[in-house]
Amino acid sequence: MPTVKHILEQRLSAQLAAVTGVKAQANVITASRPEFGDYQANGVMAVARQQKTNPRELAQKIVDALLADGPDKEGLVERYEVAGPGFINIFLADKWLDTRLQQLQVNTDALLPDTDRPQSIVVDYSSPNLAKEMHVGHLRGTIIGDCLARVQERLGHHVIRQNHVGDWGTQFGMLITYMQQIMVGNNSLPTALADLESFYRAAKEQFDHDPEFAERARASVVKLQAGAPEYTEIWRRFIEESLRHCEAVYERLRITLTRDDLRPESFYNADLGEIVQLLDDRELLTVSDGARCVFLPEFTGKDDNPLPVIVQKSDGGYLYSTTDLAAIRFRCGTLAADRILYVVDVRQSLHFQQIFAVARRAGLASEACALEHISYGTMMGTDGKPFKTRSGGLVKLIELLDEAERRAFELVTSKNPGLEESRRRHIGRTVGMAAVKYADLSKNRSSDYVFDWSSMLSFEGNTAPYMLYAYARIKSILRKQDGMISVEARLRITAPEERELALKILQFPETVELVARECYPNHLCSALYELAGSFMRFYEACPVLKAEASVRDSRLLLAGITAETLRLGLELLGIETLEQM
RNA sequence: GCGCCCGUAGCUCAGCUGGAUAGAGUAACUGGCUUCGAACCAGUUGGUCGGGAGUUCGAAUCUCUCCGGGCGUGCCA
Repeated sequence: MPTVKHILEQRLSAQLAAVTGVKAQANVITASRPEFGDYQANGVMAVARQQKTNPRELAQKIVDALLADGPDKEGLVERYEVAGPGFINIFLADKWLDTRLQQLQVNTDALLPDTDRPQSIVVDYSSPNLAKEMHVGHLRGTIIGDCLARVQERLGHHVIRQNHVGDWGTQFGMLITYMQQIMVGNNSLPTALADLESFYRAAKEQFDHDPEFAERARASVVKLQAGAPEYTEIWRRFIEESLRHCEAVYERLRITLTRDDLRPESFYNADLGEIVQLLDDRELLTVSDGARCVFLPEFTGKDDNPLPVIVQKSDGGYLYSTTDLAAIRFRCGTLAADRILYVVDVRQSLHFQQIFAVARRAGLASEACALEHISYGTMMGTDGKPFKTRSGGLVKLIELLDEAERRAFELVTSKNPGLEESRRRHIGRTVGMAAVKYADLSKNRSSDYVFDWSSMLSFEGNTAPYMLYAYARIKSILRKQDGMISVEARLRITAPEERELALKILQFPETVELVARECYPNHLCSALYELAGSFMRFYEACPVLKAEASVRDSRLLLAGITAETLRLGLELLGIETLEQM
């Protein structure tokens, strides 16, 4: 089903074109204030200026044309109003809202916008470095990427998740060498790796202070990359242990990544030489200071000097640019992607601009495949500076999750002491994870933000528990109504609070569409927050169970659809709902 | 040096392609639980949208400039 906005945009744009003779957007948006109706068209004024006519008169002509077109067969619009300098304010008919909601009752798929053509969409996200444990800085990419993957998937696209984990960098030589030492000492490997962070630190410590060790470490990298079995075997064990750390985090956060989605850097190892060769064949390669580079005229660095994409170092080693080019080829070719979303920190935007440009130039990515860097801002420490490994200020992700669960459990215990402990544990887990995820998703992804325990672990106001609470309240009502509702229950809006709520539900698909297109999950968060807020006001103002039978039935239906919308929206965010909390 | 991003209420942040009187949360204060769950609702206080100029019917949004901050900028990823 097309969204309300679509219908209106189409209808008004058509009349705008018919009246003025030019093709233009009516530019329909949700009304900025209630007195301006439900939607407003802003596009008339721009056209009027173009045509040097009076915008109000033009707006009136369009309204007249809309009305002259005969009665609104669908009964969607109650009335149009010309206002201000030339706005057209649109008031929807209550009856139409009634029937549309009634349809949603039987077909909740209409809560999602239509998808014209299903695409294959690759979503590259999370991609932690396996040498270290995940810290709070890894939260954003993982959560945002997972949300976007869920959204695209629910819209019917073929989503291919790619977890491009770092398992092939130079530091693995150091880690392998350190592991070999431990195993000679006959120490238990899993114990040593239980805390990856201190394992890494210990290895780094020795690397920095023991030249003989450092020498062996460097030799190990070469052996590993050459495929020496005794090195690849120990490397595999290390990777396996590290993955367990990641998976523990994924499971708790309900991240949908699985082993099948792993496409580590090492996966592309065998392709790297080929990529360089291919660039050479296309005459894109230049040797500069011994390194093999691609220079593109649109990228310049200091003093307007051309800026290279280095694909092979002077010592013969490959770089992440090379790997990324191999990955693009794989995704566009083998995976046949129509669209690739790279959910990666904003600091890599120049890197991706270059990689995308080289990939196009070299024919590794066809023009038909959209390449998008879905960048997100840096998470800062409380000092206002980006987290740095060596600053020591980072919090392990697992510690944040533990703390969130602990606080949520305490809260549910104080609010609802009668519940048995296993229930409270489950609620604590769900609420804790929901709060952490929502705190991140609700912010505009492109802005940097300061990591702060209290906002991350807040359970009041514009937080996930607010939505969960609204949902639980509805479920509580629905449990109590048991058997009251009649089979011929009809939905009918009377109170203003009902209307506001109904409209928010009907606008939900418009938001999902926006999120799928622009990849900003915070829009979904605010839509859900407004929806939950509308429900809370409805709840205060409109008694359900105590209302007269037909009103009660109508309100039960409305509450039920609200719950379905909340559940769907939270699911798209990757947040699990609770019947009780 | 050059490029990109940011500066909005005490604090944390929204503001989708330029739209009408810039919004939430939080903090502070006030009112509301014998009535469907008070993790809630209603209200008050709080703003030269960093400064200035320009574009136009209209600018937090676009352009220029200045101030302040962040990031990036050939062999790490």
